[in-house]
Amino acid sequence: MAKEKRPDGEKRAPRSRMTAAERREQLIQIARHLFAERGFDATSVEEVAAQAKVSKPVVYEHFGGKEGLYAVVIDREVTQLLGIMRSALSAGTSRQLVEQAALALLDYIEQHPDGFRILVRDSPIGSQGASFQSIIGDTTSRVEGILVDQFKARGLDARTAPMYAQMLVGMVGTTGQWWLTSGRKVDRRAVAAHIVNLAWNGLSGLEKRPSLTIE
Amino acid sequence: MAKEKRPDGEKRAPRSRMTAAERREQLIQIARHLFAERGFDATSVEEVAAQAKVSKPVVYEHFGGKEGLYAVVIDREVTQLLGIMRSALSAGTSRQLVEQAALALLDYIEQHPDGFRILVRDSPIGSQGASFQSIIGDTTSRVEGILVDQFKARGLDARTAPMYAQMLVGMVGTTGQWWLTSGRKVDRRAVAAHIVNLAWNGLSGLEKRPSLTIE
DNA sequence: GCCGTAACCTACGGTTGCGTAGGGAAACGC
DNA sequence: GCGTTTCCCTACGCAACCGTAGGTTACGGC
Repeated sequence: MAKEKRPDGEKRAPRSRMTAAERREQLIQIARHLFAERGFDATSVEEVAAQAKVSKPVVYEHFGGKEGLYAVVIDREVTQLLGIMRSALSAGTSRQLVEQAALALLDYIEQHPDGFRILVRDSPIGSQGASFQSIIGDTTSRVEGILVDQFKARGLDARTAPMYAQMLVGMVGTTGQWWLTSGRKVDRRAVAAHIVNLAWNGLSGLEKRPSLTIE
Repeated sequence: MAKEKRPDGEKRAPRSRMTAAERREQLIQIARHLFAERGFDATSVEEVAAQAKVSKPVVYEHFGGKEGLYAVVIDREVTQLLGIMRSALSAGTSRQLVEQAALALLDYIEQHPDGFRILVRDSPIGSQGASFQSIIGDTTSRVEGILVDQFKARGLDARTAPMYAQMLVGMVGTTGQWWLTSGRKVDRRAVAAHIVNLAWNGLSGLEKRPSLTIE
């Protein structure tokens, strides 16, 4: 039986000899950063271990291997982003949904830049990358559902809804990527406002000073 | 001096022993296909050689190495797509420009699916992938220039033009990707029409039966 | 102060894949 | 035929990394 060591009251040694849970957490952080920067293939287990000032077998002890480590990192991010997007798309007028979704993604990007980079890169582990595709897929499905209702109510062809869902998700996603890459200089809400401006009004009807209606 | 062998009138042996130029071309085709499917890292020189029924040193003779081969493949695609996008964005009303750009990209995708996949994947060779980023960059700059003019004429803040350029390019690009991935079941012009519908009219003013004004 | 256990280490085997050395054989000119 | 060029091959060196075997050291309980 593994007795929980140092569960609460602690005396942290300056370095080394961490609890299993602590070490595990540290390795995940380091791995996330490296995977984000270099991608799956170009990241070596030894490098992760080195940055943790630890030797390779430690990593194997915790995660069974490189893929195990990667899987844990991915799983956390997928769960998070998926939850965020789901709740952003759960209620509101259609205009509000667009605003909420854009804001939610930008928020996630701001708080988890490494995670987002990994998800976007999405190195396929088996045959096809299931992680980001699954988020995109899930999110797109939700958007699709929303659009189908709207389309029906407005007399548009509901069969084309998937395509529009794809366009919206793609637009928001890549804009988020651009925003991240360009150093997040522009204000988050401003970016969201412009996204909504284009998505909602189109090029022909862009507002001069777009603003969000929520928050 | 290399005398041009078999420049025109030929007798093709059923297999092997090609001209240098022929072999080179064949290797490029094969490499493009493999790079598109597996990406840069996961593609081995030996595999390229094997598919050409040739041994590894032949590849090195022609391209100096894996990166050399990759560079040639990339360069061709970049040149092509860049030319296409440039001419699509060279003249017309702003509405026409959107239509032309969307159609042009979809056309390229249809005719060079492998090339597009590679460009999208864009495995960075040195530090940062310069190839696709350079196309995106170039295209986005052009779109940007067009938008700046439009924005000024319509009293919008020209400083936000880059952001809108990014959104448009991202939207068209990812929709193209989706279209490619989903087997290109929908008609090319129909996809373009819907892209334009969203980009031009926005969600609030979608047309019921969108159509293109050109070609 | 001793013992068990949890955390960690050094060292190695094995695979993969890049790039090269040096030689062989088909095609072409004469 | 016979040399020369051109195209192609087998065989190897070498480095990077994954994953594992087996031993070592700190820490906490008693």
